[in-house]
Amino acid sequence: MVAKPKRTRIQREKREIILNAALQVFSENGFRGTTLDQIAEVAGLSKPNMLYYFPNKEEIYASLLHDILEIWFVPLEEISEDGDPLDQLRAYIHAKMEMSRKYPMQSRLFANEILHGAGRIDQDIAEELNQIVEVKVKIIQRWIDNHKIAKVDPYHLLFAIWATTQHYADFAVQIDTVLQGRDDDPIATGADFLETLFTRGLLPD
Amino acid sequence: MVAKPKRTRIQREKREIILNAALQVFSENGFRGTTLDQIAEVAGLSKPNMLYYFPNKEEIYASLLHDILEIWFVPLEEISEDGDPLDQLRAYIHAKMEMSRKYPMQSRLFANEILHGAGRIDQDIAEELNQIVEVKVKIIQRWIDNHKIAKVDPYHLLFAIWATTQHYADFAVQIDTVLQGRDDDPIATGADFLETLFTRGLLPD
Amino acid sequence: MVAKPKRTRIQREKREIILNAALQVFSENGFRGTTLDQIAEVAGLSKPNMLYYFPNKEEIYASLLHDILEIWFVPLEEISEDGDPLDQLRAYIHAKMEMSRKYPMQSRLFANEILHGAGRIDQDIAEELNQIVEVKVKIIQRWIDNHKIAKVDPYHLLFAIWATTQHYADFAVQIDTVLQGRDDDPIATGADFLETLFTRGLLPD
Amino acid sequence: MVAKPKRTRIQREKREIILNAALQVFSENGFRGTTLDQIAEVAGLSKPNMLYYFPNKEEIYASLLHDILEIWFVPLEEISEDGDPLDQLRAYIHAKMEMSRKYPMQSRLFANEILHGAGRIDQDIAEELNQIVEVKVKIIQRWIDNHKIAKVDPYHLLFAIWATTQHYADFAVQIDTVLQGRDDDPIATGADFLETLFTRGLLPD
DNA sequence: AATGAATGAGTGTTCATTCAT
DNA sequence: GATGAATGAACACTCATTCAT
Repeated sequence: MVAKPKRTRIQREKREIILNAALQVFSENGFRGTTLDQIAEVAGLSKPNMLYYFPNKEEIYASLLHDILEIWFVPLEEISEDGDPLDQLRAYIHAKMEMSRKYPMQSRLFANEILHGAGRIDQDIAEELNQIVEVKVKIIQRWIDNHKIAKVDPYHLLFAIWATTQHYADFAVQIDTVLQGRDDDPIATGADFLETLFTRGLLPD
Repeated sequence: MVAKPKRTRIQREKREIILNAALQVFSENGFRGTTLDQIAEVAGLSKPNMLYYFPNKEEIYASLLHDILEIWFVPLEEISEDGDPLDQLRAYIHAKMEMSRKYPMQSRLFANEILHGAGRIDQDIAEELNQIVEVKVKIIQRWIDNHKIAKVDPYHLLFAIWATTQHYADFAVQIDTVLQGRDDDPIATGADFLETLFTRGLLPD
Repeated sequence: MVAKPKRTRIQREKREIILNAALQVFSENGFRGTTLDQIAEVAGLSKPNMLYYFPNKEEIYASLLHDILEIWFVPLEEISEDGDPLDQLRAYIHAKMEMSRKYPMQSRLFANEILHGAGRIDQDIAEELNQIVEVKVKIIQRWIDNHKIAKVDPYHLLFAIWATTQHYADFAVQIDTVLQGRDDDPIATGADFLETLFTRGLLPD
Repeated sequence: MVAKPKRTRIQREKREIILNAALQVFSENGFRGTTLDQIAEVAGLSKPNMLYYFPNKEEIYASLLHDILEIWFVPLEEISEDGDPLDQLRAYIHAKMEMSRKYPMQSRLFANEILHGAGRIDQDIAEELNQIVEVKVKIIQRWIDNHKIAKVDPYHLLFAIWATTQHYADFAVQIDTVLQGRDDDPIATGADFLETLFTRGLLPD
C-alpha cells in the first residue's frame, strides 16, 4: 500500500500538462534523448517549476509508463469466455487498433521501453501482465479444446495480435512512407485486413 | 553516387570491430543513450583511436543503419512470382523469423529508428525500399487476381508479416517474460504458428 | 547604534523557534551546507513563512552568531581581580566546561565561524571581545606581577583555557571515538584534569 | 587490499596541483561551501579537465583528508617509552606546534571535518587512530605508575595537547585579532607557554 | 500571517570532439 | 596509428528568494 498523495486542483492540472508534454517528447526521443528543457518548453513551464511537480526526470517517465501500462491492459481484460470466440478476438483486434489510433505515442513509448530491456517497468505490473495473460490463454485454450477455433498456440496468437495491431502505431512512419499516395485510412484498412486474416486463419477445421 | 573511400585491410578490420561493438551498445541503449566510451570499451579501443576510423558518433550509427537496411531487403527481394504463392510467403516468413533469431540487435536498432521517426535513414535507401515494395506488391496482387491467394490488401499483408516476425526480436523481453517456464524455442513455435495463421488466412476461397 | 525593531510577542516566539532550528542545522552542516528547507522543516514552518520573520538566510545566521558571542563573553566577564587568582581561573575553566556541556552546538557554530575566517562576525562585537580581553589580561598580569601565579604570557593562558574547554564541545566526536568503552562523563573527567593541569601549571614559584 | 592505480608523471603532478588548490579552498569554505569552479580556478585548470584527474568532488576531498590524517599521526607515533617522559611530551607539543605553523590549512580542514561529525573519515583510519592512541596512553600510564609524571588521566592529557596546539592553526584568526599590535610570533610564544604549562602541570609530586 | 507556486543563478557531472605527441 | 590530455556545451537537479493570494 502506497499512501496516495493529496494534490490540489492546480497540482493535478499541472501534472497533467507536464505528462502530456513528456509523452510527446519521450515518445519521440526516448528517455536519454529527452531533456527536461524540451519537456518544460512544450509544457510551457520553467524547468525548476516543472521539477516542483515531479521530483525528477525518472519519475515523470515512470508515471507516464505506469499510466500507459494500465490502458494497455484494458482491451485484453475484456476478452471473455462468453459469446462467440471469433467475435471476441475480432473485438480485441479492433480495440487494439483503436488504441493505435488514439494513443500512438503511448504505444511507441511502451515499445521503446520493451525494446531497451524494459528496465524501468515495475515488477508488480509485469507480474500483473503475466497473470492476466495466463487467464486469457486458458480461455483461448478452452475454445481450442471445444473446437471453436483452430488448434494454435494461444500465446503466439496473442503475440501476433499485439504485433500486428501495435505495428500501426509503432511503425507508422514506415507505413506512411510505403503507402504514400494512397488516401485511405491505414488503420481502417489494416483493421479490415487483420479481421480477414485472423478470422480465416483461426476458423476451426 | 558517392565515391567509395579506399581502405586498407586494417581499416576494414577495425571498422568491423567498432561496428560490432556499436551495434551491441546502440541496440541496447539507443543513439542518445549510448556513449562513445561504451562503444570504445566494448571494441577494446581508445576513444580517440575509434574516432580515427569514424569521424563521429553519427557516422558510426549511420553506417550501422545502412548495413542493417541492406540485410533487411534480402528476404523481401527473394519473393518471386514463380512457384507456389503460399510457398513463397511461407519462405518469406521463415526467412524473416531466421533474421529475428540471427540478427535481433539489428532488428531492434531498426525498430528503434522507425519508432523515433526514422530521421537518420538515408532518403535514397527509403526510396529503394519503396520501389522494392511496389514490385512485390504487384506480384502479390497478381496472385490475388489469379485467385491463388485470398483477396486481401497486399500492403497490409506485408505489414502483418513484418510486424509478426520482427516482434520476436523487438519484443523478445516481453515474450520471454510471458513464456517463462516454457522450454520450447519461441522462434520455432512462433514460426509454426505464423505458418498456420498465414496459410489458412490466405487460402483462396 | 541600530534602532531596535519592535516585535510582537508572536514574532519573538516564532523567531525563537526558527533560531533554535537554525542552530541545530547550521552547527551540523555549516552555512553553505544548510538549506532553508532543512531549517523550516525542523522549525515546523513553511519556508516562505520563515522568511516572513527573517529577511534571508544570512540574517538568521548572523542573528544566531550574535547571540552566541554574547553568551561566550559571560564567563570571561566574571573573572574578577578580587578573590584568589587560582580560584578565579578554576571557576572560569569550570564555567567554560559547563558551556561546552550545555551549549555544544553554539560552540561548534562559533568554532566553524572562526575556522572559516570569521567573515560574518560583526566588527563591533570583535572590538568588544578585544576590549574585554585587554581588561582581563591586565588583571592576570597583575596577579603575575604580585607573584600570585606563575610568570606566563596571559594571552596564551587565555588561549589555552579556551582551546581546552571548547575542545570538549567542538571535537566531541573525536573524544567519544577515542573514549569509547569508558562510561565516565568526559566533561567531568576533563574538568578535573584541566583543574589539575592549570592549578599545578600556574602555581607561583 | 586496494589496487594502486598506475599514474603517469603528468597525472601525479596535476593531481598534486589540484589537491593543493582544493586544500586552500576547502579549508577556507568547507565541503559544501566550495565549488569545483573555485578549485579549478585556483588550480588553473578547466573544470572538466580537473574531473579528468579525479572522478568527483567527494574524491578530491577524501583524498585530501586521507593525506591529512596520515601527517596527523606522525608526531604522535614518535612518542616513545624511552627517554625522559617530560622531554617526550615537550617534543610532542613542539612537533604539533610546528604542524600548526606548517600545515594550518590541513589542521583547519581536519577540525572542520570533526566539527561536522567526521562523516567522511574512513572507518579504517579512525580505527588506526584509536589503536595508536591506546598504545601511547599505555606508555603515559606507565610513566604515571612509575611516578615520572603527575597522576592525571592520560586520555585527557592527550586531548589537552591536541586542543592547545591545534588551536594556533584553527583559531588563528581569533588569535591574530586578540594579539594585534604585538609583533612576536604567536606560535613561538605559544610553544613557550605550553612548555611551561605542561612541564609544571605534570611534574610528579 | 501563511503558503503554494515560480524562477534565476548556480553546481556537480557527462560527453562528443579536438589537441598534442 | 595510437593515446593521454583538454574543453565547450549540455544536462539534471538545487536552492535562496520572490510572487500571488
